[in-house]
Amino acid sequence: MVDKKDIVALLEEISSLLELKGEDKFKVSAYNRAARSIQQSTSDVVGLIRKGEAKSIAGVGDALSKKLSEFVETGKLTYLEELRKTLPEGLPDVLNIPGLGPSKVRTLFKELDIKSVAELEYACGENRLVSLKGFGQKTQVKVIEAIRQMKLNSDYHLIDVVNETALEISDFLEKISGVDKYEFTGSYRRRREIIRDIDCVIKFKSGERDKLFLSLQKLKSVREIREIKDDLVSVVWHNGISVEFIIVNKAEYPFAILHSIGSKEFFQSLKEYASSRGYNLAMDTMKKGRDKIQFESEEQIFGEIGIQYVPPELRETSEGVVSASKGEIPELVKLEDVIGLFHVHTNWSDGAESLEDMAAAARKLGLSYFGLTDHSKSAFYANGLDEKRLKEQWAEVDKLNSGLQDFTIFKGSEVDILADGRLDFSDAVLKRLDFSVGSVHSKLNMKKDEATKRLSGALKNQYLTMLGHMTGRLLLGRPGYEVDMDEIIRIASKYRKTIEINANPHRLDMDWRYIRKAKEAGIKFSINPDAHSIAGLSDFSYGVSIARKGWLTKHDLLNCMTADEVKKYLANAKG
DNA sequence: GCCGTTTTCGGCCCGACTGTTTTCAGTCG
Repeated sequence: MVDKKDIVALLEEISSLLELKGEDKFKVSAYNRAARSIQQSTSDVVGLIRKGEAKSIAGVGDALSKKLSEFVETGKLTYLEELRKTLPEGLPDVLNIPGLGPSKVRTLFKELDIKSVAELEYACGENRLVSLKGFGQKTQVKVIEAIRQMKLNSDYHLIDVVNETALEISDFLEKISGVDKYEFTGSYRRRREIIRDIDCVIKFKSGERDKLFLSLQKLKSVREIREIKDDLVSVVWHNGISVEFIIVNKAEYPFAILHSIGSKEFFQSLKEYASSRGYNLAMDTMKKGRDKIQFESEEQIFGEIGIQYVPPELRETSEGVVSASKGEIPELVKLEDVIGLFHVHTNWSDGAESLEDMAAAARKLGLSYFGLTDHSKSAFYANGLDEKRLKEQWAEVDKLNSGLQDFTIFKGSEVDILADGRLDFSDAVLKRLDFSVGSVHSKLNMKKDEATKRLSGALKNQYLTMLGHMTGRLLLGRPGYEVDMDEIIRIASKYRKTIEINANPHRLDMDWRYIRKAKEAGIKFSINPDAHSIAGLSDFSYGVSIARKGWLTKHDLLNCMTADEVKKYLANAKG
């Protein structure tokens, strides 16, 4: 049975194959556009295709409509199968290497007969790339490094993919016999952004241990069984993610969870603390003197040794133990504390849905308000709003707000921070907005002090509310994106600015050290999924994880204020 | 291959950057 994801993958594959063949680039992007449009669509795409109404989907015309209906009916597409035959199987993978686009990959294939990443690596080893026209020493070095990185990361998965897999695993565990209780642990439980494998501790039903082992090995979604030991079934899930089931009895259960949630460093540190209080903590038991102590839950273990409970997100290092021993861990923000968002795009700029639909969807999610932040005019590629359209949008906001009983839309803008630190809208316009999120869209590819000047310039504008996109890109200090975060935090604090934590699961390399620094400087935050579609709205859960890692409480977040409190806060921030 | 208040053909985002060249092609966002 074909689903939406299969359709998106199908279109993406066709697009990259056509690109490799050197087809018309507009044809290539037509496939890509259709893929994006289907991915973002909230309607029943498969149903529409079945009913012959595929053309109602933006970006789908006569040709694609026919192809999609063949795919949905038969599960395959002759056109794609023919297309695949015209190119070597491994060639599209080569396209994933940064710096190698369709043209270079074609040259590699034609001149050096390179048909896969492995062959490319071999050719680099023989120094053969440098002789090609358009290639040189630097290109070859970059390719070698990219392949090295690729190999390194191939075992890691983004948290949103892992989330889906964990849901699938839960489905199975609910059904198979022998499972009494289970919990996910490891880096997934700690909410890391990238995860190597999923750990799951299962407590077996008394007398059904062997049955459980057998059931786990027979799961349909298991691609490969890696290892079976006394207390472990290690498998590879159908999508390539490694899953370790740790199988324990009632007495071991709380210890197995405690042991496998935290990093090694964390557990070691906790063990030492327990020892200082006269306990001997091991991975499956705890003793005081000669007596084993029994627990129902891992929380009770923290209680017994007299230390504050450490939330999983803070179990990366020994710091969690040090702070807990002093009782210094605050009540971290929870998902249900978030009642509003401040970064929402609609089809006024580059979002997929109308303002009305986004508001309705947010309301359905239980939110009380959101801040509307379509792009400003400089973001021409994203259909950014100029002053005239912005004012037209306000009329729509006013109309919707007066019709909505329990939901508020705040007028805002994702306003571009220009190269010299000025903002894309004049003060007179910004003043009339409820709030604004300042963002850098062109590459921040300037010297560190220039980039810092650019951002701090924007922060000094009294009508700017929030510094946007402050994870993944700017907090990171990646080459080309370096800023002096200490200086930014100083200025932001002085001018009472809010910092946005951009909560998209595909934005990697979040750095929560600076979040803590900024918190200590008294800065308020907002966690926002930068939603361009209804589906994107619910991604704020990732922001909650990052906020928790940064030790934020609901008092640090604008998103936890009521709409009335937000109104007051924003009015004050401007003055 | 899609699309249309520039409408059935001729556009479709384009500027910055990089590494290669020796004035520019290819890639990226």
